Amino acid sequence: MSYLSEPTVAGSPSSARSVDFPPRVTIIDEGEPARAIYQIVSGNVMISKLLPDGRRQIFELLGPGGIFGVTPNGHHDSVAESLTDVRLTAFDKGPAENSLSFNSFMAELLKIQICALHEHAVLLGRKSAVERVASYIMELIEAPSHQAGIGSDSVTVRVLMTRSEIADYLGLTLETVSRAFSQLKRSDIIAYERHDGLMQVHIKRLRPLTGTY
Amino acid sequence: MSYLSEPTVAGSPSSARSVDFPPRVTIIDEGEPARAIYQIVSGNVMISKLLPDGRRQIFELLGPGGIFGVTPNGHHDSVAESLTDVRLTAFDKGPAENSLSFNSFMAELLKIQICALHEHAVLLGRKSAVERVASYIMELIEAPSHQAGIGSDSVTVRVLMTRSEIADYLGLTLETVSRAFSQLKRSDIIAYERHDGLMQVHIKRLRPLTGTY
DNA sequence: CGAAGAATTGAGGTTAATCAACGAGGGTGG
DNA sequence: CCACCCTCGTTGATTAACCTCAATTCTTCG
Repeated sequence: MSYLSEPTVAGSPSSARSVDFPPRVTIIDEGEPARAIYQIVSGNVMISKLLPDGRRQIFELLGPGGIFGVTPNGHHDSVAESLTDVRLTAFDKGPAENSLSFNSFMAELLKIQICALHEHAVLLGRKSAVERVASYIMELIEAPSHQAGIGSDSVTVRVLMTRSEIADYLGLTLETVSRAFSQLKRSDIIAYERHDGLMQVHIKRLRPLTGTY
Repeated sequence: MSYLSEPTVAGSPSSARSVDFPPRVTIIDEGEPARAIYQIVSGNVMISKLLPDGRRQIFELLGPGGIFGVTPNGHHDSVAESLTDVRLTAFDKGPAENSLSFNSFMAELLKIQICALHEHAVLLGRKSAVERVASYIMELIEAPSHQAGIGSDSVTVRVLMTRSEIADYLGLTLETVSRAFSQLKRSDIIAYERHDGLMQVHIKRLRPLTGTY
């Protein structure tokens, strides 16, 4: 869902431009004055926050269509980092937030994000380590960018994040994440060889372990 | 911030009505078809989700101005319960979501909620039990409904939730919450006598314990 | 007064964190 | 080309935090 390609929406803002970033760079830093709102065209972005003592929590993984840089006041409340090569559409803040149609378009996307944040709060507050990792893998599979092989028993996904990043997303330590992966691997629920991120997943066996079903 | 009392917004929907609820009743159940969007006029509402085995996570505490019942698809993804006597403005879904000005108004509120959900994710994923309880108490103090005594060292707040509800909000058990309260009380950071919810808080001593500063 | 719900506190168990060692790539520079 | 280093991942041993189970007290309400 893209604002610019939405033909039914009137009054497209003139101040939209395309921006590219390489993998693993900071796109937005916490505390920065908010100049623009970004929508992802391609690639993946992580949104996180840091505590003063260095603890980090990643709370959103965004793919194509996702928006970030949205803030109620004038300053960004979180960090945005690219995970892959990323292409973004940047909407200048001033024009965008004065456009009723843009705000309306944005409300639609914010609803989806809130829904995901709700689900993630349940994971962080109430799920065990294995349930969290199982939920994470299911999330990768169900991502819109991964339409292949839905319905089949076994699927291949690419894990783009390091153990440490996954840990910061799931509210665990990297060792606990690694142990959960190993445990799922020993149980023949997932399979992988090299550290290239490619992983086979037996969906029907994995889903019951997420705690959600 | 209320939509109806916002004089600059054009085209107010005809289908807004006022609804009242007593304390501790279910306003919206998970899975229900979404018929309306609600904005709180007065009182407090908790938003939560249940896992199939009964685990519960409360992820939002809403006061006057807060909205809920917003969903990207046609069904509610979470439970809304009143904490106090509540007065709501209900906006029928059909007219509301076809109104650009209403959606634009809603985007503003959703931004604020997303910000709160981000903060809560950090709490759930990365904070210790005492830090969570300290953060919870600070949240009560900083709520818009509690403008009294900002700046002074000591403030009185009313804790409306039971230990069990606080636990489900903070991702802990009720015993751990109780122990954290006792610990803060022994350290002369908070003070209370009866179980009526009234509590004195020494803000300057409490704030450093939240982990955020 | 008795009963029911809420809060507190203690003892003991479990999970995940911490501390630590090691191995497997990948890149850099000699 | 190979040696080295650095990051990442895995695994083991131990510790600490929080959960579970249980008993007791406090509070409210019929």
